[in-house]
Amino acid sequence: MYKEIELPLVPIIKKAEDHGILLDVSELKKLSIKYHEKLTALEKKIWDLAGQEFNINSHKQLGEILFDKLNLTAKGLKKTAGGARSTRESELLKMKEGNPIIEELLSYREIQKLLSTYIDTLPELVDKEGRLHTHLNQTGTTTGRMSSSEPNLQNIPASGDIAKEIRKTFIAPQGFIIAAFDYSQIEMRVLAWLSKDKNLEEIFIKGEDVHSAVASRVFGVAEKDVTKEMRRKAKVINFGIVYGMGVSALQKNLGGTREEAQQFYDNYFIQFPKIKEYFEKLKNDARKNGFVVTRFARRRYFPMINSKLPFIRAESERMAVNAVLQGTAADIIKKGVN
DNA sequence: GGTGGAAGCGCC
DNA sequence: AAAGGGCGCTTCCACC
Repeated sequence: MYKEIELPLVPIIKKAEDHGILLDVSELKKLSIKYHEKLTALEKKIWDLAGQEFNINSHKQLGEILFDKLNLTAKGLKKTAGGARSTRESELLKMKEGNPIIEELLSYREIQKLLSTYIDTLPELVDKEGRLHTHLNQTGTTTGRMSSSEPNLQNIPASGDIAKEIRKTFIAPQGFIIAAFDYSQIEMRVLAWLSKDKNLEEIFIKGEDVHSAVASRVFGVAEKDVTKEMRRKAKVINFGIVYGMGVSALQKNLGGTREEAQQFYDNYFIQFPKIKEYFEKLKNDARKNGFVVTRFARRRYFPMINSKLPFIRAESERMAVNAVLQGTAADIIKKGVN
């Protein structure tokens, strides 16, 4: 692991960091002006709807406005970990019918986030040549993935109109182009590889769209009869499986009843029986050894795996399953760079 | 003035 | 009560 995968990566990372990437700072300045104007307009609208001025960025003040002054409620509203009434997006959406302020708040949040994290911040981090030098952290994550900081270039917005405008400001100098190389569905492919599930292997060997193909199997319809909704649900469970999701989380993401979610979940493992077996094997490894290993022998320990508390145990089991899939994918990517 | 936790949210 | 993994950054706020 160390000698064959990590060590050879060191000079490559160093080179990439030193080289950096060119940023179109003047374009970012234009975006900044444009979106600060929008933000100011939204702020005014929100203050009007609230009947007073307040700091929209303050969760505390926003909660007082929404819950105490405007008396907004909805069924199933969540508290934060600290016990406060949550104002996060999923909860605001539940109150959407109650007041037009919600929609404005969601727009405000989106723009505020993109301005403060990217549009206004990236230009401060470029060198004299206009290039950005992120730190590529080789160690530090528990799974073996790399991370990026100052700035984090791994969470540049990817979808949405404003996101596209931001991505366009990453440019190549005259005479060069930017090329991107990426693995498609790497964690699902790793799952097929390691579990040796014939049905999942077949999907990738045939080069099918994995979400549509899984939908076709789980819903028992021909691939051409897979609806958008079926594909969406299959996508939710595919991602969820990689994260060790249970029935509750599945239901929350799919909507619908507990029974529907349970049936969907059961049916998934009937269609892909070796996946179920493989997950059981990994959990047993973790319980027996206190750690699991990736395909290339990266190790992660789970000190709480034999806890008496079922919830703590389940959490370690999810992490163990995910660590192998995510970690093996990380190994492959690092080998690819080498 | 600096620090660290909480909340929230961007990405894979 | 909560119940999907892994990150890093910004803001607010309490605290020293």
